[in-house]
Amino acid sequence: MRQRLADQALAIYRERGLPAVSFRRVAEAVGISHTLIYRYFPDKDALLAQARAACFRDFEVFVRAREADTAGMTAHIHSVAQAYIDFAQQYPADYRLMFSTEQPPPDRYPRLLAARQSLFEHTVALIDRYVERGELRGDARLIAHALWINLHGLMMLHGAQQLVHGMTLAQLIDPIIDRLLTSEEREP
Amino acid sequence: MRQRLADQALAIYRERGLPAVSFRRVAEAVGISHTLIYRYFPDKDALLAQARAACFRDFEVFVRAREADTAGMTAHIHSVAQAYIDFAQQYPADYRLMFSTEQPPPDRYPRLLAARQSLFEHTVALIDRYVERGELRGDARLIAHALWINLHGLMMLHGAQQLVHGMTLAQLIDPIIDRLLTSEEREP
DNA sequence: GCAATAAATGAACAGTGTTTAGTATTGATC
DNA sequence: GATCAATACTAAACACTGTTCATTTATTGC
Repeated sequence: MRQRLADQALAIYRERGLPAVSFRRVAEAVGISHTLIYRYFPDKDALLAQARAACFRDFEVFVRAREADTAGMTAHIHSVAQAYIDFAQQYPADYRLMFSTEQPPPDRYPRLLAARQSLFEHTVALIDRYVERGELRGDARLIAHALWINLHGLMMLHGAQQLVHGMTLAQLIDPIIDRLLTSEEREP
Repeated sequence: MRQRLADQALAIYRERGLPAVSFRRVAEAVGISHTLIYRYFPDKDALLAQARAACFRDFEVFVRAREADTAGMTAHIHSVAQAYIDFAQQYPADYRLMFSTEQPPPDRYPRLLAARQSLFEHTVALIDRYVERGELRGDARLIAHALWINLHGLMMLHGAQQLVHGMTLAQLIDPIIDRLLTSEEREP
């Protein structure tokens, strides 16, 4: 039931934006009284946190399904980056919700924290594989950070319509990743 | 008067968060009736857009005041990056508001667009100076993009409390910038 | 002084998150 | 099967929101 409510909240958010996500609308769509939601969530923030967590889980499933881990390190990491970009473009509302700057401190919602962490740790693990094999130098966690930093920063500029014309997101991010993977020195 | 209203809205936002920014509260703080705001702004989004624009102007003043343009290219660009980080940490609310994912399409608010663009163009210009001098290879706009991408992505991960412990933001961003400035090939 | 215009207000509307009191409905025990 | 406690669920109400509109107050131009 918690999940049904969160799913419905996400559906409304996708179609009509954040202001339209109200307890009354969500409850009506699910077929219950709007005050009953308080049996499942302490407040609206908690409902949205659950929706966010669901987004992160979908995000991870999406990335895992698209990563090409049989064509070597470079192709592998590029495919993960491309999956990240594809998700953000295919599900812009989900992406906005996940990375909204107006959410309460995430440590109040362990499920959300866990879902996001799981996605990030997956990235760390896949990079660490190549570090352990000796194909990549540096700290896997730092490299994963750099990757996320660039991907999220790129999507933010893209969302703000501030990117130079005539270049695809892949054309912008690919050389950045290449630089990330080939530079010898990573620590100051 | 428009500015007074926007400033007051920002002040309330800083102290009490977005849900507390209501026409009634802003109007009371300024000393007018809440419906009078509609003489100056068509709706709440417009009021917030004006507040955002003010933030971007403050941001630019802040960065310009702190950039060290006499100590060579590397020091100069690092100082700009540090100013960016310092502003985001000193005025976290302003930063959240400026880069909120829940704002209406920015092209509806030319003043906001201009303020943000002015800040970005300043970054492009300062990089272009070194490109023209031959100290830096590549397209100034692309390099400025890469800089912003990294800075904003860093602050996002920082805000989400997802950064590795024991490292300052400068320790994370400095090597990234160094790589950005020293790599020979920037185009694919 | 007076009409016309602008500035400012108060009441009202539909909608919000949340609280509280109250009603069904279940499930276990006698 | 009847009784009772616990649970699921609801309706009413509260304080608040953005927005609209009719009305009043102030300020001009003559």
